[in-house]
Amino acid sequence: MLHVADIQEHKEAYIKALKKRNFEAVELFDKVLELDEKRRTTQAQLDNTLAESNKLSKEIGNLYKSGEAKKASILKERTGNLKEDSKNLQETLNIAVVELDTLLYTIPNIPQESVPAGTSADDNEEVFRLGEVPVLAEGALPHWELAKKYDIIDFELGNKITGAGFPVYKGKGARLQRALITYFLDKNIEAGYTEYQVPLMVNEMSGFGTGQLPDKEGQMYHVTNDDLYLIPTSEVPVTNMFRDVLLEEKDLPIACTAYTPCFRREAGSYGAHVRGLNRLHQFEKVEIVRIEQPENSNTALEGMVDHIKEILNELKLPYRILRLCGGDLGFTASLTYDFEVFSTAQDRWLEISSVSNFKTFQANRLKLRIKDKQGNKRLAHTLNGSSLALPRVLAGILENYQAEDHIKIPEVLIPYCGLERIDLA
RNA sequence: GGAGAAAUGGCAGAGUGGUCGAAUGCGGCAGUCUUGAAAACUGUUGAGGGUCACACCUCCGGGGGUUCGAAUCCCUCUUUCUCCGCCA
Repeated sequence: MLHVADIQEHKEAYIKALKKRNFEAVELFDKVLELDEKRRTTQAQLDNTLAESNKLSKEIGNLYKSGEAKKASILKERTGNLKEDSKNLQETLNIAVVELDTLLYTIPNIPQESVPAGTSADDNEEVFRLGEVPVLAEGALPHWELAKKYDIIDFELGNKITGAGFPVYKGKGARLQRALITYFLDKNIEAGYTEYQVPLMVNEMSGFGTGQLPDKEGQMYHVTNDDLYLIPTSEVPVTNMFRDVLLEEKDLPIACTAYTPCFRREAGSYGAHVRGLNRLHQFEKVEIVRIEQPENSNTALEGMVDHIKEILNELKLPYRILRLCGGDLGFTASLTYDFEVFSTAQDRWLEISSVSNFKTFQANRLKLRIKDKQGNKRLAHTLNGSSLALPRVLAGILENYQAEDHIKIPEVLIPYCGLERIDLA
C-alpha cells in the first residue's frame, strides 16, 4: 500500500502515473489526505487527554503517600471525565484509521516511468525476442496429446482423485519435472540466491503482507477450520519471512529462492485456454525474491531478467519478454516483465515468469525497513520473479522438442534427468 | 489429545500496584590508550506516533477487564518449554 507522506509529497505525479492504469486517483487522494489530517488531530487530542490524566494520577499517588487522602479523592473525581473523553477520542481515532486503511488498500502501486499506457495485454511492449518462432513438422502435437502418447502426464487420474486442474505426472514425466526443479534451484543458488523450504499454508497476516488479502481472497484456497490459506505462490511465505523486520544496510541485498507447489482457485477461468498444462489449480514453481536498497532495486530487476534469460537460453526454448502496460500491471507492482515461451503446437505464447519490482508497496504493509549507520530508517524495496513456473516450461519442452517417435531432453537437463529422450512405452 | 510451567529491549536476565521504557551482563556504536589490533577504561545504544525542533503519547506475546494509576492483579487467545499419550 502507498505511504500517506508520499501521496502528500508526490500527489500530482502519482495521479498522472496512475492514469496509465486507467485509475482515477484525484478524489481518492483528497479523501486520504483529509482522513490522515483527521487521524493526526484526533491523535493529538487523545495524547493531550492522556497526558493530563497521567499527571493527575501521579499527583494522586503523591497525595496518598503524604497521607492527604481527602485531597486525593477530590482529584479522583476529575479523572472520570478524562477517562470518558479519552475513550471517545480513541473510538474516533480507530474509526479514522480503519477508514484510511480501507481506502489505501484500494489504491494500486504507482507505475514507473517506463511502463507504457494501455488497457489490456495487447498493449504490452515486447522488449526482447529470441530468434524466430520455430515451425514444427507436419503432425506436431500439443503437449496434452504428447502427454498421453508417451504416458507421462495423466489428467483424468487427477480428475478422479481430486478434480480438474490437478494432473498426475508419471514416470519420465515426473522425472523430467523433478529435473527441471533441481536445475532451476541450482541456477539460482549459483547466482547467489539462498534456498529455502517454506510452509505451503500461511495465516491471514501473511496473505495481507504481500497483498493477496484482502482483495484477492477468492483466488486462494482457504482452510477454514484453521483459518489458513494455501499459498498461490512461494512469494507469500518467503517475503513474509521479512515481515516486521528492521534490516541493517550490511544485510542487503537479500536474495532467496524456493521451490513449492502453488495453489490457485482460478475462479472464472474457462475455455480452450485452460487445456492441458496451460492453467492448473496446483502447479510447481521455483521463485526468486530479493530485498534491496531503494536506489538499487531497478538495477536488481534487470539482473533478475538477465538471470532468467540465461536459464531459457540454456534450455533453448523460443521466448519473448514483455514490459507490461499499465492496464495489465498487477495491483502491487510498479514495473513488471513477463516471460513467455512459445507453444509451437498451440501457436500461442505462454507466460512462464513474471518479474516485478514492488518498490515500497509491499514493504509498507510488511513493515520491512532498513536502518542506516546514522540510525535513519526507511522502507526497503521488494522484488520477485518466477524462475520458473514448471507446467508451461514443461509444455514448451514437450512441444518444441518433439520428434516423430520420441521427445528429446534438452541437453542441459540430461545430467539432471538421467535420460536423453522420452520414447514410446 | 491430557497435565504443568513460561512469554520483558539484538541476546541473556531482574523487576509482583505509583519514583519503570524498564536494573544488570553480553552484544552494537563512538571515544581514550596503541604504530595498528586486542585488552582495559569512558560514554552511548529499543520501537511507533507526534513536532520545524522540543514537549507529549503509545508499546513488557495478542485482545479485554479491575484501578485515580498495571510489566506487575483478573479473564481470554496465541505461542514456547517439560511430562504423558499418539504418530511420519
